[in-house]
Amino acid sequence: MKLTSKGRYAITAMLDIALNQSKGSITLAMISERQDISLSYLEQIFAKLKKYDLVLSARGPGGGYRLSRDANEISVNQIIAAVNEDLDPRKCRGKENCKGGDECLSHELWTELSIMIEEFLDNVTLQEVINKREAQVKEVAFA
Amino acid sequence: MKLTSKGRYAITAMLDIALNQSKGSITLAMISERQDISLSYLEQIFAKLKKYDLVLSARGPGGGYRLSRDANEISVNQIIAAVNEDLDPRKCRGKENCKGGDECLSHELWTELSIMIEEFLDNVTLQEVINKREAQVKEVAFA
DNA sequence: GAATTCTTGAGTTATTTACTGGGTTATTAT
DNA sequence: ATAATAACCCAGTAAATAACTCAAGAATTC
Repeated sequence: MKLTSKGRYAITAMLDIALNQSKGSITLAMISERQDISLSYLEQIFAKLKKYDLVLSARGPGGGYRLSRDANEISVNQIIAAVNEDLDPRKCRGKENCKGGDECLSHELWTELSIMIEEFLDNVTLQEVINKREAQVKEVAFA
Repeated sequence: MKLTSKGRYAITAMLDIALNQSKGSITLAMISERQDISLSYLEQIFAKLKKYDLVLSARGPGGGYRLSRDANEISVNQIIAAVNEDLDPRKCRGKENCKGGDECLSHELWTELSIMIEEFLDNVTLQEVINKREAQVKEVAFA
């Protein structure tokens, strides 16, 4: 489990599409300008998002990206997992001091925590993030 | 919100202390050996953990570190916040394209998600991580 | 066939991570 | 006192990664 600004960019970009795709396909150029993320970096990120079937792409004029499914069917964890994609789960990567005994215990515990976080983020969809914010805006409006 | 291997090291080290402090103070040398983290890096990390009152220290022979309070009073989020400590919450850092309109919306949404994650991690204590793993071991034993 | 847009990949820079090694100060035990 | 232990401190550096740049190509639309 890892959460860096790369993941933040990916989620921000996906939220941007979710909010704007009623107008049609969203180009990376649009996202780049709206979210102030370099176009080439977005290209790298979207290569992975596509690989993991989180977005659909169309080339040419009128083309761009769309969410592959509804915003409440895409979890935050899926996005993070896609852009990280480093298959680091070498829990105890053969270090000599990691022979399954007490020394290894905290490694296991980290894995435990990592799973807890992933489970949590698996249950947070793009739509929920959007809804939560709308709810707050209403609260303020009626306060 | 950020979650990198630095935070993982910090949490692993804190879990190591939680599991072993019944035997007395834990030296960084012990943690370094058990968890395979360089001593000097641990020093940097523990300087911050101490600054945020998550650990107590004692010098000299028999000295070392202890948790400043019970393991169920220390949340994972507190540890991560301590070692990151970069006060990055400049939500919309004066970029010209971020003037509170639609362009800024996804930034706000990211902040929303960030808060959700932090709330979650604030409710996960070291003790809970330890307990969860013990519960699993029992499950396997009785299966 | 010209413009648009994704796609691909190699290469560069900046930042952060993680470590190394030098020391000092406080504490304990002999 | 002296020596050993361990936290503390700090400057530097190597390695990794993040973030970006540049450049060319391939699919699509008009």
